[in-house]
Amino acid sequence: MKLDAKDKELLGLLQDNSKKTNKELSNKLGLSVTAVYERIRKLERAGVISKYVALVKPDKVERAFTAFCQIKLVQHTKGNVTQFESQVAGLSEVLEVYHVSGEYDYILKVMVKDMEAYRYFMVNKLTALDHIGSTQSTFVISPVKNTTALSTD
Amino acid sequence: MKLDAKDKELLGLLQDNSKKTNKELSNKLGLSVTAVYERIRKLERAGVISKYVALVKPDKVERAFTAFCQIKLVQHTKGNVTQFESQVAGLSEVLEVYHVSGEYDYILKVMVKDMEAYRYFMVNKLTALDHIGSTQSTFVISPVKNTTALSTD
DNA sequence: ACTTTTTCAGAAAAATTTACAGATATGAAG
DNA sequence: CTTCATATCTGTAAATTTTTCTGAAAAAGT
Repeated sequence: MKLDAKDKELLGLLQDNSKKTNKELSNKLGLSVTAVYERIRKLERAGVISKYVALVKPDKVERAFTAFCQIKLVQHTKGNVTQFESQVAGLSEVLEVYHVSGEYDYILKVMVKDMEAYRYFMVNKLTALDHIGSTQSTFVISPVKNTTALSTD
Repeated sequence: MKLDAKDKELLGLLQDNSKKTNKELSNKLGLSVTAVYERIRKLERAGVISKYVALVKPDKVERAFTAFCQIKLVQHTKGNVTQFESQVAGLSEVLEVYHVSGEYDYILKVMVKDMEAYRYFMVNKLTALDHIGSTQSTFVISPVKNTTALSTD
């Protein structure tokens, strides 16, 4: 799908606040309400907009502690990889999992209540998984920037 | 603010799809439409829900290439830190920035079109910033899991 | 220049959100 | 255990928004 300037502006606005009404959007874009409506529908149908979500403040739900956990597998058979990925994706503390290049095989973004909860997570959840070789944890001292909005330039 | 079981269920539903109507939510929760409405308002006012956003598929806007970039500063004066954080937060390719423990000072999540665009970003944007000592890049081979939803257990 | 297709605007209908009034539950204090 | 105060709930009605519909304007292709 080809995006014109209005589509991109619309995506920028909706990535920042998806609760804006079509009327508000129509004012900012200089289009009618219906034109905005149709464009949004098209972006949704084309899969450009994948979903709409509410974002929750981590400290309000006891998830203010963030760590990045790098993992090496013992052996990279197809079965091992598939099984590990499926298991780790099932852990609610793990928000993001990436198979990566470099010394380690995976990077995980983990959010829990505090360091004690992280220790518990490592001991009882993560290292309980199969095929894990070694791990290395990096702790977030302070989040500087955290956005879900992709630039559309 | 104290969250009861219904609040937590509501947060789970809205973190998965914020476009659900209050009527749909009221069915799932076994509450009236107004009760759902009031609970959501309260969660918003208390700051538990920070914002509502549209999520965009990276490959649809030429941002399918993800890298983690670790950075060391040359010297950690307060001025340097503040200036670097402000500058790096201003880069649209950089979705997340964390001040972290360990060998490196910062971890960045960077999303661009491809490796060529990443090279361009590193040479012309990132290393153009002040106070950067060394960097190390880790490339995402495949994203395994990526959610914005925090567990409310 | 003509046709086809896409995009747009405005009005009307449908659905949803929001405000309101009163009932029910919950918790603290006597 | 009762009473008061506070919270939360339900159902209705009003306000707002979304969605549909019709036709005009613009854009693209032949």
